Amino acid sequence: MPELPEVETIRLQLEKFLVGRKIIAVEVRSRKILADGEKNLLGGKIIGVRRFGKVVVVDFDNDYSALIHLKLTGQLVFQGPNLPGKHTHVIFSLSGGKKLYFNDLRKFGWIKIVKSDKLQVTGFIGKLGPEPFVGQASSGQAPLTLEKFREILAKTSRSIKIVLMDQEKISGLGNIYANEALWLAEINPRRSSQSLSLSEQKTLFNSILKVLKQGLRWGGASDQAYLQPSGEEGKYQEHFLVYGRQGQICPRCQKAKIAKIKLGGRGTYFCPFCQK
DNA sequence: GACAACCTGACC
DNA sequence: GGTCAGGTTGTC
Repeated sequence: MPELPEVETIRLQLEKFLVGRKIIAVEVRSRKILADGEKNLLGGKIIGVRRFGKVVVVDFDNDYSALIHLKLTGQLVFQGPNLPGKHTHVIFSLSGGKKLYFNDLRKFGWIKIVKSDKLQVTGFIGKLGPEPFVGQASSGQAPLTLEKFREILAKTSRSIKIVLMDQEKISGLGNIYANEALWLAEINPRRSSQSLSLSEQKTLFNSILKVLKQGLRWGGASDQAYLQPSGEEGKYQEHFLVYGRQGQICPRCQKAKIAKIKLGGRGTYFCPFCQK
């Protein structure tokens, strides 16, 4: 799923929906998704919803937090057709008669219940790199500065797209936004990270911020399973300029068709003419 | 680095 | 039947 703009869209809606409510019951239909610990949430009141890269963190007043990763096809919804459905794996019953559903077609996602004070020193979240965003008061991650970005890129000869998607280097970017940002910056995704000039580093940094803001503005990209918690689809997929457009003329230079290759096992789209 | 694995469904 | 899919991890 869900890359930073999708998860931030989810966070914003969940914050409004969840804060102030108590957990009445948790029904776990799949232990693959939520192994244990949900009893610690019973009676707890939700005091905030944060995001670390692509992870949603729901904080409770009893010092526990729920970490949620949606991977490719996870959904956190409180509205929508056919709830619960075939792919509903966890149901949170809340005060006020409301419910929150965790759906995941491919079952790659997970929910972990941890002590709030252990959040940043254990497991997945502790390894995340800074994230490229501005003005995100409720993000838990440190903001990525241009200086830090340049430092990260200079340290490795791996291809630039692989580096952008490495959550331990930079958190939040996934396949769609990495492709879009590189296209916008006119940089070939196969280029060695450390080969970028200062001006290319700056352009790429700004392009990343730009595509993430666009994604957020359109409520994320509902290309496959992604839904907002309200049950609505995001609209950013209607604004892709390179992702999924193989064979179509480049919308910028109009001189070549968008190519598709594999890089790090992921579909990679670029214009062979204007992405140098 | 490339690849398979984790899963299910859509599409060719 | 084969390939592909907003992610991450582990194995050559």
